[in-house]
Amino acid sequence: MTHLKHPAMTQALREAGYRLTQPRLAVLQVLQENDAGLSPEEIYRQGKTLCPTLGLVTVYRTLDLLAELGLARRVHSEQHCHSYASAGADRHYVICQACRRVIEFPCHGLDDLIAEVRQRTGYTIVGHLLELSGLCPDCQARQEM
Amino acid sequence: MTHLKHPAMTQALREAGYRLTQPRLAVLQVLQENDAGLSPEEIYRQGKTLCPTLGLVTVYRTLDLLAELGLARRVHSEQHCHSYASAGADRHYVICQACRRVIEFPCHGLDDLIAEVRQRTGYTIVGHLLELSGLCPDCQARQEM
DNA sequence: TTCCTTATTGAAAAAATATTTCAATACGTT
DNA sequence: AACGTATTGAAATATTTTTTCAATAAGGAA
Repeated sequence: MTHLKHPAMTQALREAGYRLTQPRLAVLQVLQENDAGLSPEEIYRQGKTLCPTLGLVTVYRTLDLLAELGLARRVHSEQHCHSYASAGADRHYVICQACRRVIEFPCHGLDDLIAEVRQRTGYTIVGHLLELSGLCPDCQARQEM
Repeated sequence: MTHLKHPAMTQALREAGYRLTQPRLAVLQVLQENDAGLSPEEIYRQGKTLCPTLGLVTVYRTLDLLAELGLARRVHSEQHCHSYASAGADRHYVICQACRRVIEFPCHGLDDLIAEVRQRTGYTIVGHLLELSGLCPDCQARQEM
């Protein structure tokens, strides 16, 4: 763990009164280095290269903590339910109901909707996940046979 | 299981070459009677009142099958990862990162975006899940203290 | 209807995933 | 450098999901 690329995050941890430990730094760094949502298991595996003593239990605990502080957020990928991503990592994808193929798409046009929700509910919105589901071209063709 | 309220679904099962069994009918009916996403466990519990011999294993298998046929879809509720809902049940909610409180909101303005995605990807879109995450008013206030 | 074939089922066992407990450790303050 | 305490990892436990397999029941044929 030579270079910290997340000074803002580490500071937020400190300011909330938590200690800045090697395991926590490792988890933070792994999240930062990955765009996609990662399962606790994957984070554990990658994290061990940064902090060899890291335990899976600590990964679970740290993810809970980071999510509570808004530094990470839970992402519901199709394979792994308890996946996490660095905060602010929005995701938009279509998943085929039949073959599970996933395609990401650029997302615009959500801003108005988000503004409206903020107004109606009073929530501050910091991230989103938009999962569309349907049938991919291949499976459409297959169904018509 | 006196009244079948899902003739279209049962027919789709038959047409795909699957048998129309009591356990499958029970799962279908439970899904139809509930708007929210249900965990396999809950479906199992409710399904037993319709088909007393129903087993949890069969619930898992049936959900897989229905999802593959597009008759049900997986819904990623925060508490239960493997939740399922009747097909076409869209969901829109904001979840507070700190206290996990969930509020649903009516969703409009997604149609344009969906049309664009259909055009770009060729996918037929039949449902969606939009999860916004942020901080609820209470937790915002608490953080400012 | 009754018989037959075979997909489907439920129970048990196994595997995978998540949580709790607790003594040992390491963070940050003094 | 030494101390108090939050944090850790390992083991044990609990929960959730998948696999295996003999018994059952769905649906076509007679």
